[in-house]
Formats: sequence, C-alpha cells, structure tokens
Amino acid sequence: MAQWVLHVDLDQFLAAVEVLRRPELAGLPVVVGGRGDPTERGVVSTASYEAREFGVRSGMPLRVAARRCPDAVFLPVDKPTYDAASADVMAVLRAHTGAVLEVLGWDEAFVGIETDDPVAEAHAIRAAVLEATGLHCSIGVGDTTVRAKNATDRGKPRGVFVLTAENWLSVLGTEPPRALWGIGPRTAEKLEGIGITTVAQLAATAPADLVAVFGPRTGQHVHDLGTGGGRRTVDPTPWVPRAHGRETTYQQDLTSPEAVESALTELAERVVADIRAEGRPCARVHLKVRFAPFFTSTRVRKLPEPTYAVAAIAATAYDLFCRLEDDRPVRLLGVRAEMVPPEGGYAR
DNA sequence: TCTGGGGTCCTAGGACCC
DNA sequence: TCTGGGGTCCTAGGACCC
Repeated sequence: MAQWVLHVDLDQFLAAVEVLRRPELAGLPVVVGGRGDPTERGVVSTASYEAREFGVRSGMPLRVAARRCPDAVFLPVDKPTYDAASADVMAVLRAHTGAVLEVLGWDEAFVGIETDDPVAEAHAIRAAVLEATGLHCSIGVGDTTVRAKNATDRGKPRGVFVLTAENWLSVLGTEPPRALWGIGPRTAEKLEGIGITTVAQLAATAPADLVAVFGPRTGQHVHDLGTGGGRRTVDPTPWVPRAHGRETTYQQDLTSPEAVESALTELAERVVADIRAEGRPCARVHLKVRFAPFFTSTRVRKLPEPTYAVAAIAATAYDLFCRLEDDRPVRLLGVRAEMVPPEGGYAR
C-alpha cells in the first residue's frame, strides 16, 4: 500500500459555523469580520459563498464589503466558538482509522494515511466530518504535502481532487507560479525577473539557479513548490508555539508619540503575560509598528528579561515615531509586539 | 477602499573569533 | 606589511500563510 497525504480544508469555515447556530442564515450572504460593524475599521475574515458572489473577499475592509454587498449579514469574530468547532473537526480526523494528523490551523490539517484508494478515504473523511460536526470540507489528495495542498482548491467546494507526480504538470504547468501555494507576489516578481512565468518553467529550472536568487533554503523550497516535491509524510508532533504577538487596529489614528508609547506598553504587557504563561524563557523581542499608508517598521532587540522589554519597546516606539514624523507625516494604525522564545529551537 | 490578528521560517550583513 | 578562510552570533527585516 502506498503512503498518501490528504489536505483537509473546511469550506467557508467561520461563516459555516455561524450558519450552524443560526440556521435562518443559510443561503444568505454572511460576512464574518472585526466586531461585526461594517462602519468600523476592520477586515473580512470569512465570507460565505453567497457573499463572495458580490465580490466580497477575505482580507477586504469591512466598509468595502458593505458597499459591494449592502444586504449581507455582518457578524463579529467569535474566537472561542471557532476554537471549539475546530477541536471537534480535528477530533474526527484524529479518530479516522490509520490517520496521522498534522494540524495546520483553525480550519485545515494534513492527514497521512496508507491506502490503495486515497479518494475513497477522502470521501469517507468528508462524510465523517459532516456527520459529526455539520461542516463541509474539501480534500486535496497528493503524494507530497505540497501536491495535496495545491489540490484542495480544485476540489472546492465539497469535493476531492488528486495531484500526483503524474498529473502535476498537465494540471498546473501553464499556470503562473503565483497560483501555487507558497509563492507570493514578491517571489513571483523575482521569478519573472529571471524569465520564469509558468509552473512548467519553474519546475524545469535547476535548483542551483533558484538558490542563486533566493538563498540556500528558500531556493530549494521554491524549487519544491514548482515541482510539487518535498515532504511526503505527515508530522503528528503537537504544535508548540514559537512566539506570541498582539496587534490592534485603532478606530482612530494615533498621532502623538505619547499615544504610541502608551499603546505599545499595553500590548507589550499582554505579550509578556502570554510568554510567562508558556513557562519558557524569552529569547528576544520584536517590535513591529504598522503605519499608514506604508506598512511596517521593525526593531529587533535581544532583551534579557520580559519586564525590561516592555519599557524598551515603548521607548523604541517613541523614538521611531518621532523620527518618522520628522520625515513625513504618517498615521499609526496598529502596533504589534512580539516575543520569540529561544535558541535551540523546538521539536520541528 | 484602505488595510485583522495571529503565526512560521529565512536571509543579508556586520562583529567577532580562531 | 598585508592578507586568509571558516565559522558563529547578532540585528534588522523580508516573505508568506490562514
């Protein structure tokens, strides 16, 4: 029997969970995001398929979503409820005979399984998840994790799709590299710069040529993404968080360094509390400050002790903001303080 | 239209050491 | 007097994902 990777991905997860507890919403455009108020700053976390027909997409500002689909039902993000629904789904997957489970997020996981009929297994898993939770999912089947992951979208919604070494290029060869999971806009741009505009071209490129452009690890990684190669097994090691961060979008811009300093102090204190709760030492602290209209400024410091970090973060943010203010008038929209626990790494 | 709130992993370049 | 090669550690930041 052969070893297969199944990528299980819940369909419109957040919206589907909301419809489950409010069945009268079935068939309506539902948008989950922010505090559920489309006049506020915030973005769409998940839109139901009905809302997507109006052009509503994940990551879109709620105000834009409301303009595109004024009749949509807007709901706030309810994390505890989605945590519970996610745990229910993962329990079903874990209980599937012969399955090795690698949880990737709230609404997706790899399932490793030895079988001669992976498609039948996929359909059985879909049925089991639906029966136990009322939630629909789609499943990508592959001989590697990369192929399974890329297959899922082609099975959506409520379907199964298979990608193997055999059909990888016939299915994806003429697509742009950007269509692949793991290739973002920057990588796509760099690839175009060396004349690679299709998946087939990427797959035919020697790893050494990609290493020259992207560095040793990323070069190999991009090559694997192009060929669909890489890992063939699923890793069931329980997830250990590497970092904790806090980010907030302020409904009003913060326009003084004092306001920035106090906002960051508050966020840093929450991060410190999380790190302490982990019971592991803190190795370093990141500070990320998000400004509009451009994106991120980062300062990284090695800090010996979390309480000291709070003060250092605030002071650094103050300096940073003062300096930026000199150069160009910017508006602060959000801040993020992050701590990365330590050297030596973790299990994976 | 104007940008969530989490995360993961990688790299360039400088300092420093043998 | 001038220059080597190999290595590690650190800071700052980039890219991508859900």
